[in-house]
Amino acid sequence: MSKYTFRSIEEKWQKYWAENQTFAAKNAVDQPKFYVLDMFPYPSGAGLHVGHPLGYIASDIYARYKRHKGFNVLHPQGYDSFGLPAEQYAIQTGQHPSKTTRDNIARYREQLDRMGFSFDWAREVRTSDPDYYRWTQWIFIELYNSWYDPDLNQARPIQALIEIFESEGSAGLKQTMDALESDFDVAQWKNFSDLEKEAVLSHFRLTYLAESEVNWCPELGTVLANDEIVNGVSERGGHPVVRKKMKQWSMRISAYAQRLLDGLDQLDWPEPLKESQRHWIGRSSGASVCFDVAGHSDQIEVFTTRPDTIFGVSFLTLAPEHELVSKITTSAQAKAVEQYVEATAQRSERERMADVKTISGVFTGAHAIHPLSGAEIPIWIGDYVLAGYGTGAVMAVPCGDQRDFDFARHFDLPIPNIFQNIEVTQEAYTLKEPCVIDNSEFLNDLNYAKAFKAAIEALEAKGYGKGTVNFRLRDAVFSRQRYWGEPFPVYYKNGVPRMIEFEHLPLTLPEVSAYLPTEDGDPPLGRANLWAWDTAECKVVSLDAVDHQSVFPLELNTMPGWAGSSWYFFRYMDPKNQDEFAGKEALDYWGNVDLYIGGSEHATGHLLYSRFWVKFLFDRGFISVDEPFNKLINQGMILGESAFVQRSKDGKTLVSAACAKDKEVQGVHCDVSMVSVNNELDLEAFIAWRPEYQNATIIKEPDGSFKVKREVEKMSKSKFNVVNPDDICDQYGADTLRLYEMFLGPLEQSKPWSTAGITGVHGFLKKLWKLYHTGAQDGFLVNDEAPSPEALKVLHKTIKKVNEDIEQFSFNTSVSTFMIAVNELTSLRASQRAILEPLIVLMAPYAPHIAEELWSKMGHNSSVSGQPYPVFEPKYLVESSKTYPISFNGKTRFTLELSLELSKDDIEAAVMADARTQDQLKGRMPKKVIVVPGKIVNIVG
RNA sequence: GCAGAAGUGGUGGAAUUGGUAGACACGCUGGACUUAAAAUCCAGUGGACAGUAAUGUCCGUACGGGUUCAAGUCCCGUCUUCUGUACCA
Repeated sequence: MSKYTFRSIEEKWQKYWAENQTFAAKNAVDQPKFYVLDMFPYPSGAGLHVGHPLGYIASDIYARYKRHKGFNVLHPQGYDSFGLPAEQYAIQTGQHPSKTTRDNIARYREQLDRMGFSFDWAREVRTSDPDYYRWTQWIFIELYNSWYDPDLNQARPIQALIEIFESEGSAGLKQTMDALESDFDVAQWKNFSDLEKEAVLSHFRLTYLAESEVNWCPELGTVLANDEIVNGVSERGGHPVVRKKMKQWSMRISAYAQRLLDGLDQLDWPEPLKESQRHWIGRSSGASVCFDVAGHSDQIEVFTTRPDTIFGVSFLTLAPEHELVSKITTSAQAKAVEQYVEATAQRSERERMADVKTISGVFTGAHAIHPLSGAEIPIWIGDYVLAGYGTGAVMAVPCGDQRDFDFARHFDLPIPNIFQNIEVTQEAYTLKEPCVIDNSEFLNDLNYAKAFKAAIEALEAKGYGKGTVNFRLRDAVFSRQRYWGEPFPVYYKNGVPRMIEFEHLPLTLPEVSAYLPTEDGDPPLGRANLWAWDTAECKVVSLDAVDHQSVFPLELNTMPGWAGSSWYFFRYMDPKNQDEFAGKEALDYWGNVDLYIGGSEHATGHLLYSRFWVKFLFDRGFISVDEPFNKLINQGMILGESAFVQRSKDGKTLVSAACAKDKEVQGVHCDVSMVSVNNELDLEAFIAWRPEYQNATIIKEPDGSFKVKREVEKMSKSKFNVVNPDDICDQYGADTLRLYEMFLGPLEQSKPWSTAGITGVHGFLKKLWKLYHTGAQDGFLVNDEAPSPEALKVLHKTIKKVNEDIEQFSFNTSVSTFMIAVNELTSLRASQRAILEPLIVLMAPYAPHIAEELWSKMGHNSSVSGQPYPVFEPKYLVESSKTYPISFNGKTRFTLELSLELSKDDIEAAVMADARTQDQLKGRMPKKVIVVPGKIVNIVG
């Protein structure tokens, strides 16, 4: 009997696929397209562990399935090879990031190839490749040369805005939050200097240079975007983050807030993911209200979602960073205010968040005038007001907002009640309904909705406010004080940023003497010998040449990691194009990604930025789709099962897990490779690895074994619980790995990796192999006889189920379906071509190597890939009769064999005619007979 | 605090979307083959009770109620666990 030699089979077919370009996608053919994409990996130094391929296997199954279904499938892969970790790794190992990145990619590729993925490698992209980032730089320039027209609700060339200024000035423009300080007319515009004009335009450009409060991470030596900060510390490394004012490039994603929100409704994405984007965009409607400051010409603008409570305002609170703080503070309060502002500035974001319960603040001494009642109300400063949200100032309504209430209580400020019949002495009443307004002049006796409207109308009439919509979404900081990223195609002429003409791109990364940024944020590119732009020669020259008339300094920052990943899915469509980021024909043919698989951790980063860039490229007519990813699936994370050796506190005793119950012990990570499936530790190996336990006392189980404690954690090198897919491929083969990862459970669910059940899946493949070799000595026995009805039934049952499973992405159940099919066909001794050939095609997406081998043994000399998917024929499943359970009052009494051809009434009649029914009824008349055809008959007596 | 998802044997997980709960696999038990082990194959495996047995009856999908001839599935309440998010005015 021929043996299932998976190693040679897998090697053979991987080679075959590579040589024959089996999975090359064709551009613009007369065939329906399907684009299946994985979130491309970050080639880290650690290589892949078994968790990484989960999504790749799922997408590969789907891609292969779609090929069988007659689609022209684009299923590419590449590398997100710019960014912080690659650089950190380079700093640690003292090598050039381009070298470590290349090495890491080579390792990744080797691992990926072993798993038999059907990627079209001819289309590979790398974000750190100059041929690629040339186009990232191009998009940056296009963004710079565009503005968002709120009238047309789309991005347009900046030239159109300049023409408006030249012909009618600024007065006619609808403004957003980032308004101009004052309007200007045509004559004024013409008199502006270049610097002044640029200052005006920078309020409109979709990427702009601005002095802004940023999240500065001293440890990493760079600024971070909001989505790169988790719980007040950096996502990478967990370092503290402080706020700092710096001149930075920003992306005006806020211009797209409403469209990014609206677009979500059309997408087939998991609801939790959409929710988290909605929350991140954070639309809230309310009113902006202006308060005059007594004795000053300045106004304080606040945003509120509760204009209906405007008569409940008893003070204003400004964020400590608010620009008017120093201006309006009275001399008597100056010292206290200064101290308070200083103290808050020194606290890191994390401290501020950790300590939300402590109420702090200080009085400015100034007063504001209530726009409707005319009352004087004190202006306070408090750090519960965030500079980054709304206007950085709030109108405090202590009776209607708990934070305002707490602040008022703490500083003994008045808490006027404006709600009828509601007690607000203990806590604020924060509900909108049910409540009726009181003590509020013309708002009295109105409910929330009516008062909301009336208050806004009154404010608008007086010119002190208007109804507005506020978004939480901030513009994204786009500069990083880092080396390993895309250089900005920007030089500075008299302090004004200028774009390098496109034909001179890419602007490639220069060599530098050290990659590490300085702690106060001087970027590594400042160390480059050659980093100035010669506008005459159109090339990079030495900074020493800056005196020369045509030479100007280049931007020293680089772009963030998400720059390259925001558009890579388009480059796969036409990766070699030198004239465009992708050709129009390719873009129109492939459209957008039909199926995108990746982790949910990118909800507010990559997945939001990509949508922003795609909408921009759409507005400017470069592409014809305005959303990048139609359907998205978040694969769950595969967790590691860490192993802990229990030891006494002093480290002198090692205790086996089951004996450690009532002893005081602590767990020490040990490498999972030293632990067997039943949790038994290879003590010798452990002590060789950790010699400090050489002389430790060892307490074993009564049976002499030493057991470890297991715990589920994230898979990571530092937890010694990493399982390498290479090892699984060596031991069981890639097909087993693929099937097993799918078999583990639903794709979207997180689950721990356990090798325990893998033998079941491996055994199944052996059985499958055997099925095709029945009877013959060494050979393959497949005959051309007519298949039995039973075998046909098994086949078509399987076709139907597997088809349904794939379409619903429940790959785990189709693996079970295959197991059942093979078991049944084995016991039927089915060896007919008409059964076994379709079965191969059915299995090919899941276990492609063994499928190819069996397919070729069938006598075919082409790949099984793309062979027509077997068609389900219902006639093979039709049974001549079915056994119905007959139940009385819901309890099954007996079963009855009935023909399927019978109608509902016929079944009922047949049941009633049966002697056993009559016996059960004992002469009574049934109240009701319920018949569900094909399922059940219930008689209610 | 808010939002979302989930809770089924010893374990991972099925259940045609309201129709015979526990498919399939792991593990475990017993058996076959073997000097032995591994591998392989066969049988059993939710619980309780009755029976020599085939089998039968009852209880069972976190907990408490409800709708229905019929509920793991739908509705109400409670508890628990994950996963986001958090002074958002």
